[in-house]
Amino acid sequence: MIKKIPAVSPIRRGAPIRNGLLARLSPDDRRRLLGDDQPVELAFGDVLCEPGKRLHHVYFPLDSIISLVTSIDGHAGLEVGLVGNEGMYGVPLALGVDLSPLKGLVQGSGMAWRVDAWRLKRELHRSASLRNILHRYAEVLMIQLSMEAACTRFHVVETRLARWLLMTADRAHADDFHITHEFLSYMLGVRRVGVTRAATALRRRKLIRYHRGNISIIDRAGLEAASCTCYATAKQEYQITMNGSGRRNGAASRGAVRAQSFEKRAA
Amino acid sequence: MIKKIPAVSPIRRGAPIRNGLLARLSPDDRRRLLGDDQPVELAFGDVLCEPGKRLHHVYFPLDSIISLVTSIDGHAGLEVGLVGNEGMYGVPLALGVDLSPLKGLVQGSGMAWRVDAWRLKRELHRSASLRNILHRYAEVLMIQLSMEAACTRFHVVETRLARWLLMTADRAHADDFHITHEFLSYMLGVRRVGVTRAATALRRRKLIRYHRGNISIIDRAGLEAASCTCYATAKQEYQITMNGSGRRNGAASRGAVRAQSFEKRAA
DNA sequence: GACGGTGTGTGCGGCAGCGCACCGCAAGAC
DNA sequence: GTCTTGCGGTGCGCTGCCGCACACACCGTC
Repeated sequence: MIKKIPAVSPIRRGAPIRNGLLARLSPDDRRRLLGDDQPVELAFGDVLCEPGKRLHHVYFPLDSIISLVTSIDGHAGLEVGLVGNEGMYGVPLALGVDLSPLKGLVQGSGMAWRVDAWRLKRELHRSASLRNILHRYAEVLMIQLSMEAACTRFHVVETRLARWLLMTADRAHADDFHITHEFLSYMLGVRRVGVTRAATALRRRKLIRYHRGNISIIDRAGLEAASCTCYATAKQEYQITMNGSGRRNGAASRGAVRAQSFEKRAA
Repeated sequence: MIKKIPAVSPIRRGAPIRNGLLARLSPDDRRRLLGDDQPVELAFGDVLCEPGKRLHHVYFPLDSIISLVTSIDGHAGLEVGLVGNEGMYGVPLALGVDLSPLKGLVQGSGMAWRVDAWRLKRELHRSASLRNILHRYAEVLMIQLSMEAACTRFHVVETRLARWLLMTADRAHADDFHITHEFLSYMLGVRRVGVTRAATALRRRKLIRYHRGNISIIDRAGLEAASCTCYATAKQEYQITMNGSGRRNGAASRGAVRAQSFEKRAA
């Protein structure tokens, strides 16, 4: 039903991994935005920004993964967004706000392009097409947040876990990665035991395998069937929102063309 | 601990109700955006946009209230955002996307300024200060969405109901309004019986009174104490985000000054 | 090759919310 | 007045997750 998005499909070794937003920019915009910088390395557990603190950079992941985590009262956290090479971290800066309401937690080590806040600001002011791309992504993130609220409310842990694994595999560009039940419980906002229960069920159904933090997806199609519809919905909404409705808006159509060529290159 | 925000405080009869975003605009921006239009009337139950459909207008409520509702699978809906005269409906258009992922449901009858999509687009392109205001509000909404996700996950119905009543009273500019348990259950994403239980508890604590859909807040301070911290947090985040950090950004500081004068006028 | 830390599995009582069902009462329609 | 419809209140058994506690298995280290 939902078309695969090559850009975020698993295991494409050998292919250069590109960032979906940067790839949509014009060469000129991209050059001005990135300058002479090189991608930086992000390590698991790094905190890019604490909630309420000032954002000094935005990040465009390549093979790294960044979780957006909200915290509340004394409760443990809850992941409300996941950013890989399809997006960016630091959306508030793209909206002219330099404080981050969410914790930015590196959940998968890897590389990312990093851009200074002042340079982003300068380029946003200069380029309407840059604004168009980044603001569309802000909308994608809003969709993700509202979906997350409903999913967290209505769906049981097992289906949410399945979705989380799929989303992470997509962004890690691999079907196996390292993550403990403990950490997962933090992301899903449940007890560690709850994760163990759900993971055991998925393992018994021969959809995944794991051993002391090393998780492998062994039946991707089965896992997709076991996950909630939110997985497919999120992918679809990304496509629709980033590519535009295709009518009435020349810039959006051009964006779509660029996006297709990016996805083809990545595949 | 949290300063009161006069603009959204209850019952200010006789004072002209203004929209917080429009009030922050320069007179020139405001004139160009609104043209010669007059506010339109929104009636309870009106659907401004179905999810996935095209947005043709944005709305700046005066005394009307608009709920942002997400739906998922076969489940009933879940309110993920609430818009009164502090904000606007149609944020996607301000981000260059003309499809709405959420249902816009009029939850409180009243007036609102309405602006055509094309006119908004034209003015956004022209005015950086207009962009600044609307994009800051987009960030406010993102904060609200992520908070909503965590609140829905961790807080019990009774405290969520208390928060909902307070937020609605603020936006209705009155301490009593009409809303049935049935409708509330739809907003909170629980059974109607769950609302009845919670409402009964609040009534027994002498915080509210109700009768066949007419709800009155009779002990506002008590209700605030009974609500989750999300109520205070949401107010605070609005202030911080709309007024800017106050440093490093001239436009934001000017915004803050305008905002104060708006709040004083409204009070 | 004993040890300690980390990651995983299980058991138990408790509770919030669910689905279902039924009842009573108020307000408006005729 | 009678009838219908809408709104609110209660009961019951069930489930998914909670907090707490304990057991075990693997792995690197000394």
